[in-house]
Amino acid sequence: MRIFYVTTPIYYANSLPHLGHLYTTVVADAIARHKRQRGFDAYFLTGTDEHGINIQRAAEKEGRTPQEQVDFIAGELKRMFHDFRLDTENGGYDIFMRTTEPFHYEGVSRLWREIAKNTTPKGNSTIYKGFYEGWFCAPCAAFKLEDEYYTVEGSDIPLCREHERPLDRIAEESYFFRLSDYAEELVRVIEENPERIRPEARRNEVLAFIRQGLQDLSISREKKNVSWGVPVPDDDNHVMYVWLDALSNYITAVGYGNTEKTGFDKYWPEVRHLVGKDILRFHTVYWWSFLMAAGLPLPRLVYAHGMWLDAFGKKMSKTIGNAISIDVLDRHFQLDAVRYFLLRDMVFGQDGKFGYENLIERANGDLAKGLGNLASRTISMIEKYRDGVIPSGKISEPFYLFAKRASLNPDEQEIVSALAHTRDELIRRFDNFEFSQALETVWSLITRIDKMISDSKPWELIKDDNQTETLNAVLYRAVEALRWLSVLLYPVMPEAAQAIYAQTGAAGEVSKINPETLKYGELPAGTAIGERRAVFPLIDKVKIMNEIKEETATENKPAPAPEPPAAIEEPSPAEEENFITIDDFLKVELRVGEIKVAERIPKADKLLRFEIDLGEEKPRQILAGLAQYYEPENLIGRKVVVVANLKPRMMRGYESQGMVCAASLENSDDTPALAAFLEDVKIGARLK
RNA sequence: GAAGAGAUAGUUUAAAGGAAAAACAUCGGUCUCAUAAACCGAAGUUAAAGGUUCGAUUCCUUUUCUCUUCCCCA
Repeated sequence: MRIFYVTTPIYYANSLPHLGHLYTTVVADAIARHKRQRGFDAYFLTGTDEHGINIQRAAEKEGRTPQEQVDFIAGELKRMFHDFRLDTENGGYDIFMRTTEPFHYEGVSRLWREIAKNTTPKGNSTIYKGFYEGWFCAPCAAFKLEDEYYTVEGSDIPLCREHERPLDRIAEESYFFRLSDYAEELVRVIEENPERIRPEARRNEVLAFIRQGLQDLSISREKKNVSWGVPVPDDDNHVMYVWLDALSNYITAVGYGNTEKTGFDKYWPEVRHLVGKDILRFHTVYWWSFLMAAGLPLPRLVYAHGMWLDAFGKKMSKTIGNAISIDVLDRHFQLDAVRYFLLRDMVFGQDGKFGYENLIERANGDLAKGLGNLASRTISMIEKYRDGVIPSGKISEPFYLFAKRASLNPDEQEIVSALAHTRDELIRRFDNFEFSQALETVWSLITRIDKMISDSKPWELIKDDNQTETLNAVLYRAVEALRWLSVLLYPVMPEAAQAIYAQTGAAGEVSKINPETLKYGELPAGTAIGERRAVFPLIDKVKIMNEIKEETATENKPAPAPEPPAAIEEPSPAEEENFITIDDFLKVELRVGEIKVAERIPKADKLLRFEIDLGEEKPRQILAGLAQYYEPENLIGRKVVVVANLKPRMMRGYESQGMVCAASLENSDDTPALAAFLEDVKIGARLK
């Protein structure tokens, strides 16, 4: 039996369901349904990632325990998935994975032990205990290198570039994963299996990132600081880094390292991870290294999809209020229309634009006026012209000429191969994750059938006894095409497909019909068609848009500030502590230096390059953003205050080995002034 | 400022060293089985400039613009 395993990311249990969750899950759902329809033993995983400092904080803020917090979010997601018929009950996911479940603890502990037991490709220990000192971004759940944060003037606490939120200073014992030993191996594996990371542009980004060199990864936190996590095996003082914990869900869910679940050997080698482009790095660099370290097979595919932007191509955000609301989608639109839009309008792998208007236009243009109307006119004609019974599609030779006269090809081979071609294309595109193109192909078939009807004009054929067989053939071909269409489209629009399938009079469930084995003519003549009803009612765009506007207006106005239980807000860093101790101050080594060399840096309008004598062996090179305020020549010989123990940093290709102190106001328009002394001071003197 | 990606019709997308395509939108027409549907027809596109070539929209160079990442008081 053919095996297939598809995963969405497990969603972090600190925010309420949003379009991103819905999107990835719908895609995975469509893939899973398609594979199952084709007889694959397909396993579909989604769920929640429930550990880490963020959960702890979110829980505290809401006055809940962490467990209550994750139960709440997992419950909300499940409810949303149920509303959108993505849950097990409705033929969707097979498991809603939760990382707080005991079997996951078992599995991930086993993974840790397996990794620890092995050595890296370079023969070193994979995991070692060290001391971590650095900045950690809780929302990212990631340690930040110095190029990943910045500091605003007047503050010591750097902000995460991504979240623009204060980072946490972490200084504690930590276990490290020797990621640095895996860079060459990763590059080799990716180059040998380029098809395993898609799309190509994203794969190149990953390769570039690896080639920059990898740093060892801290994979634990001290329990006294972060308690909400999986304990590190044999060390009760530590819990695992949330990404190690989270990523491993994909294997523990199918029974790795535990006996509660099963299927690891069967499913794991066939896994395809769908991820947002923002977390591709974790799912390739980190995850693959962990897997290699544990001696496990790598995923068959990690596919990074794009993000939904608003109708104007801007990022959606709650604060701007341009986010698409799941509730609005649920209340105002057919689920199948939403699914169709999500799969049709975003080219998988690129960013897409989502506006309610776009959705309505798609639903009306493609679904109501396209597929829906074709179904309606076909069924209606069979009712009217043939008393609701499907006629034979065969034209006997004496009537060939009449068929031709009615612009209908008497030979049905043409339509048979059109159907087969559409089916083959759909399968090929689906297997290749090209949903948008898959649907385009199907719609060109719809157009073709519509045209066949318009060209042969059944309403005229009915008036001519010599055209009985021609009319029969038109009706048969149309209804048979409809049956095929419903089978092909089932994964994208399960309910509508079943409805159309039933209207053609075909027996059974469309979900069980394998498109690969569809045969033209399987719908027997003499079958009574089902009851006709509109599958995709036309949407009154103006009316719906007005309703949506009114609702969102009333929703936003009276209760503007807090969205009830959601959203983590950071405690404002300012009010926490305004004082530092003398020890804190003495960490900063301020020294007097004399400027020996001062010059501009070509093509940098703000930067000056200094060489400053601090009484050390040789002068230091220090860069400062003073070019707009000082002429370099005037500065030579001046004594300045230098932060001497600042970590060196590259700027514009030069290393800056310290910082020159200058007075400046918050507003950077004001001219800064270099700190100086009235008395004579010795070079190298420390300020304290 | 650096690196990478990109720029195709009003819009969203496709294809390609040898006549650039589809859908939606627009305009004109036909028709009535159907959800004021459908069908036919029209108009409209390779960002700009150079170069290689028999031929370039495709390859190369430059420019402009967009996006991403990084960066200019450490």
